[in-house]
Amino acid sequence: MVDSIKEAATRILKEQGVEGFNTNAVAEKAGVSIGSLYQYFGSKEALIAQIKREHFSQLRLLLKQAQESLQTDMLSELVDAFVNASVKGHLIDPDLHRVLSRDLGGFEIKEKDDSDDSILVKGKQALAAYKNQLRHNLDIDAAAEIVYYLVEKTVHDTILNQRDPAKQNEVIDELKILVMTYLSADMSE
Amino acid sequence: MVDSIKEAATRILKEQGVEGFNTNAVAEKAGVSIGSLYQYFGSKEALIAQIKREHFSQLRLLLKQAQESLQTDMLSELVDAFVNASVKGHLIDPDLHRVLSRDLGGFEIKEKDDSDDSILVKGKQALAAYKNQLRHNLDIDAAAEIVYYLVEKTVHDTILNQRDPAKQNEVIDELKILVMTYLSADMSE
Amino acid sequence: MVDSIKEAATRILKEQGVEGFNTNAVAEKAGVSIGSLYQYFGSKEALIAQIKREHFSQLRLLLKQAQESLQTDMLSELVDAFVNASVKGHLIDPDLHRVLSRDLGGFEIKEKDDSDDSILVKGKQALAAYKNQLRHNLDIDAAAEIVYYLVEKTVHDTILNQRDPAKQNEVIDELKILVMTYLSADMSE
Amino acid sequence: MVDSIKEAATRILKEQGVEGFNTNAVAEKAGVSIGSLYQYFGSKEALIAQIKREHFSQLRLLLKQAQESLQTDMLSELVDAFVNASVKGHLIDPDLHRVLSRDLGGFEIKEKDDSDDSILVKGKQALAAYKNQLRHNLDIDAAAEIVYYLVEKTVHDTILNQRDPAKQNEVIDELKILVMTYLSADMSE
DNA sequence: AATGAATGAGCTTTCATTCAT
DNA sequence: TATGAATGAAAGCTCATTCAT
Repeated sequence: MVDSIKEAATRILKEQGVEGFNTNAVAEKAGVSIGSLYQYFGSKEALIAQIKREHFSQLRLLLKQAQESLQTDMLSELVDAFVNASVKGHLIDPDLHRVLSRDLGGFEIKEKDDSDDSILVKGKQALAAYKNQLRHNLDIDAAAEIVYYLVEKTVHDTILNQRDPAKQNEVIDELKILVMTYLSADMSE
Repeated sequence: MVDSIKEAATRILKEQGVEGFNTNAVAEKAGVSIGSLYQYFGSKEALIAQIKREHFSQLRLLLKQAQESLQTDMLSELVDAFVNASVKGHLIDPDLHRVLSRDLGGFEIKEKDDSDDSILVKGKQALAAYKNQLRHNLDIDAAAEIVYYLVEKTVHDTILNQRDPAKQNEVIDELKILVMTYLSADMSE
Repeated sequence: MVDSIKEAATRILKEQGVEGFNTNAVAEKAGVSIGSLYQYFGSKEALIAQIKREHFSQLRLLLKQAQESLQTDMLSELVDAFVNASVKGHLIDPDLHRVLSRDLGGFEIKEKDDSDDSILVKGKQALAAYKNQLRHNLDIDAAAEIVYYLVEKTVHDTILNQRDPAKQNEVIDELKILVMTYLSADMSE
Repeated sequence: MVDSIKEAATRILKEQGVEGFNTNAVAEKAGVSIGSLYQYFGSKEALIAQIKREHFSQLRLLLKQAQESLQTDMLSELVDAFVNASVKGHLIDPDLHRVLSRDLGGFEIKEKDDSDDSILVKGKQALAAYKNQLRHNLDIDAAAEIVYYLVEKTVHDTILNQRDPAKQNEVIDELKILVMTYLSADMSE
């Protein structure tokens, strides 16, 4: 029952956006009474927040796995793995991702930041391990941060707005180059 | 009258977000009857779209002016001018910008893409003019595109979410380096 | 329109009590849209409070008029006038009075107390004017207060619960005697 | 089980009033399933009525006991005992009493009147036994009735609304005098 | 007997939009 | 043109009650 509600809610979210999302419609589509919906999700907001939470959990899990499973001493492979994981994450459910990222000022979930942070912390550690391949005057913490958001934003835009898969790959490849260039190029020479 | 409506709508949008935005409130704040509002703006959506259109027009104008007024043959100055123009654009009205960028799935405006494109086209031309300073294996069109979104996203996030001005400048400076590195560094060596 | 809403609300209140009272029913009975009801009365509570306020205003007006129009130096006539005014007040609309007095813990109206007080203050002054006919050891302020509530409660119960008019008059007459006895009898002898 | 339901219902009634009273909350607070609640109490109304019935039973029991245990030929002691019993009754559970007396138009209990009557009948008999101490022109039946309601209302108001115990006693004492004056004073002289 | 998940009628309130003046 | 009273669809949520287990 909880699952059928979340499924229906997800579909409506994808098809109608937050504007078209209402608890009565969700209950009906789930074949469940409105009362049951409120038994499991205390409010409309709670339902959306739950879906958002779970979606972003999956996304973060991919990033974490990519970092953890990496056995290499090549910086370029770290960058590759990270970008690929981000792409994979945005392909889980692009339509849902679009809605959840776009319209939801009011449905913030607290855990997100924490997990973002934990991802970032691990990212900084990972990056530090490749210190000798990094541009020597690079501020590793700042760089990790800027790369994190840069990859997220670019992948997001590309996957969600660029329909042509060939062009998608092109941008993704260019993005990897950009990140590598930024991290490793030595501008002091 | 049209102006007072737009002014009131803008203020409510900034203060209450789209959730708190309703035509009756706008009309009242504008000191205008609700009937008159509907005489000039056929629907709630039309009113928001108009405000969105005008705001982004200003932003694009700044980018265009930056490009046109530039009299230099240094790539770094082009990058500087472009990033600075973007920052300036996000500072026109950050609160409004936040709302207009975030919550408005339902209020898409068609012209935006066109104008984005025209900016992009001009950007590609501008970039091409500095060909000799660019990385020789650079795909200029793809690069222009990636830089355009990269700058937009990074500036957006920094201006709207980073309250500390010192940190803002830091990120903006790092961004310029990143872009320059990407466009000009020669990785073949 | 405001009047038709109040009228419908009053009828429903009398016929169904607060339990059966709902804004949709009121709007329908008034032949008015639910939106209009909320234009004039910000909430269900506000509507009930307004009806309560007006009803008790009438009641208090009767008491005030009885006091003011009295031209006599007989204590018994003061008592008579006061009790009669209270009876008259409870006969304005007994069914409405029953509902408004009974179920409305949540719909308190602030003015009521003030006016109750002003009635009491005038009552104390009025009583003081008959000092020579009062029991000499009587605490006039306390007596006014106790008589005020005593009359109110007894009249209330009698008018609302005693269907037989003959018995009603009997109790009312007995009440006047009781009050007179209390105010004037000299127990020191 | 029945007891734990009634206990929980009583607490909720006192703490939240009838507005906050709902069967699900009662069942949960009682640590009992909602189904069981409906096994023992056919409806929400039945549950409240039962609580009301039992509370007023206790109150009436006190009055009855006061009458029955009285061994005196002094009218003033009868009055004393009756008023004291009423006060005691209102002190059983003032908060519950307030709610049960105030908001419950829809939850009338038929037995109440009967028992009220039986109290009244006994009261009239008791009063008749003191005939020689009563005002000679007193209509005993009417007097018993008026005194019964008068005491009930005054005690009720005093106990529930007057927080200052000293003032409470003052009013209670004044009430006894009032009743005695009314019953015994001879106005024909 | 006891459970409690499930139901759904029903209630309050909002707000985009219309239209007679 | 301008007004704003009036509309009513639509949405969020509650809670008394049922019934399969």
